Amino acid sequence: MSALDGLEVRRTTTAQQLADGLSERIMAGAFGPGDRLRESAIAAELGVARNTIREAVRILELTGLVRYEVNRGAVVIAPTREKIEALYTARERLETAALARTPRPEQLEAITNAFDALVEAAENDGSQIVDRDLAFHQAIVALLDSTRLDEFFAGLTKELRFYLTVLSKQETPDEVIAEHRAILDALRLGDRDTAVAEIRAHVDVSVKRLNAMLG
Amino acid sequence: MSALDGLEVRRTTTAQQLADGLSERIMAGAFGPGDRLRESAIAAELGVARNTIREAVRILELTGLVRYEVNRGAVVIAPTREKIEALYTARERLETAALARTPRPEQLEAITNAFDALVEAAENDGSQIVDRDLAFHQAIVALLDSTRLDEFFAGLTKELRFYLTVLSKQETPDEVIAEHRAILDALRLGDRDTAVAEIRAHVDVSVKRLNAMLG
DNA sequence: ACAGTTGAACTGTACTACAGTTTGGGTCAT
DNA sequence: ATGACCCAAACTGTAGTACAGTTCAACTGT
Repeated sequence: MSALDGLEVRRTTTAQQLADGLSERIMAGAFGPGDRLRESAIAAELGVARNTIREAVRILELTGLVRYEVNRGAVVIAPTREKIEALYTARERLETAALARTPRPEQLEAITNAFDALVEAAENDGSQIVDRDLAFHQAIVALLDSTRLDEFFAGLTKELRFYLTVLSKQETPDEVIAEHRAILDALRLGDRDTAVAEIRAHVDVSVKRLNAMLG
Repeated sequence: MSALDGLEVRRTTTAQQLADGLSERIMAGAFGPGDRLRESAIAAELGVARNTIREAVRILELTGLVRYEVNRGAVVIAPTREKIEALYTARERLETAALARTPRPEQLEAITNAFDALVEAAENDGSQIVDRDLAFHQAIVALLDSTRLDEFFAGLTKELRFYLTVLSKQETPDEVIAEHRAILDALRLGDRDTAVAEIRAHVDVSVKRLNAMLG
């Protein structure tokens, strides 16, 4: 710990700040899926130039929350059955691969902590359940020891987090905890096959629940 | 097959075309790693406005070939030991996971075809070896049946392809073919453990070769 | 009901401008 | 020479204006 820890010059651009801010708003549901981000309106409201907004939105595109359509500008992504299934398939493959590995002690501890945090959220602050849930799975993927895959998974998570918000999916604490405990227990016992089976079941249930919400 | 298959209006923007063009040039080595993409120069040379170039470069950023540094603009990514190792680690995890699955007949055929194409390139057109090599591995990852992972892997491949270019790595046809044949044979025989071991060895050798080139 | 027309709103692109930052020399003292 | 310091040129980040082409929804006539 240096005496200068945390000291950092404000090295960021207006466009980057705008991108961050917009990302937050979109994640919070201020823009619904399929909504267009109208440049002039946003520029005027925030008191910046239109090209700056344009750049901010291009940065946003990096995170996958919006995509560009020619002559229509930036559009907030919308969940479809196919997209959600593709998302969960990727998750399932990664988590399955992760569980095939032998956890190091500190990794097992990280997963355990994530689980405890999830339980705590379920008991006290329901609004945090989804985030804790996703953090638990991120900890599982971390077993792969690959920063690139961690980042990729974080991207999937961000997208999924958004879908869950706009579909206003409410998780029922008891079920969620039971499912995750099963995974953790199997992992602790070194029972890979069971852990993998539990993940598969977990993903399967999730995607079915979401599909049902899409009508 | 509809009667209108392949018919598509030319729906693209100037910025997108510029991004594609720049990507090509960078991949071809016109800009070396660490080089800055100077906006005014490019804009003047191509006869477009600077903000259009800026947008093109932001699009380029999506593919990971360049990254932005504040007040320095877009910089072509440079290979480092850490980056290359992270890249290969991700590859190894994905391909290992893929080989753990049972290939469907058409998947096995696709992999076989990719291998044949690689052999053909090794015998006739050496310049295509790297591309065919990477295509072979892409076919393996396709075993995972996940479009999202396919796309992610394609991104890794693009990045790696660039590193190989700038490091002007030349592959020795015989070794390359032998290594890949070992993987394919194991896969055909349904011998997963051997296939996985071969992939690991293959990746290990590759990353060591590259590390050596980085000094 | 429906095809066609029209106009407002918006995107894609160009051009200009300027403050702040980086950079590659020079200069100067050591 | 070496290093500290300074300066001007080059460049980025951002603002602002302009306009052609596209989209979209409302209006019109049939």
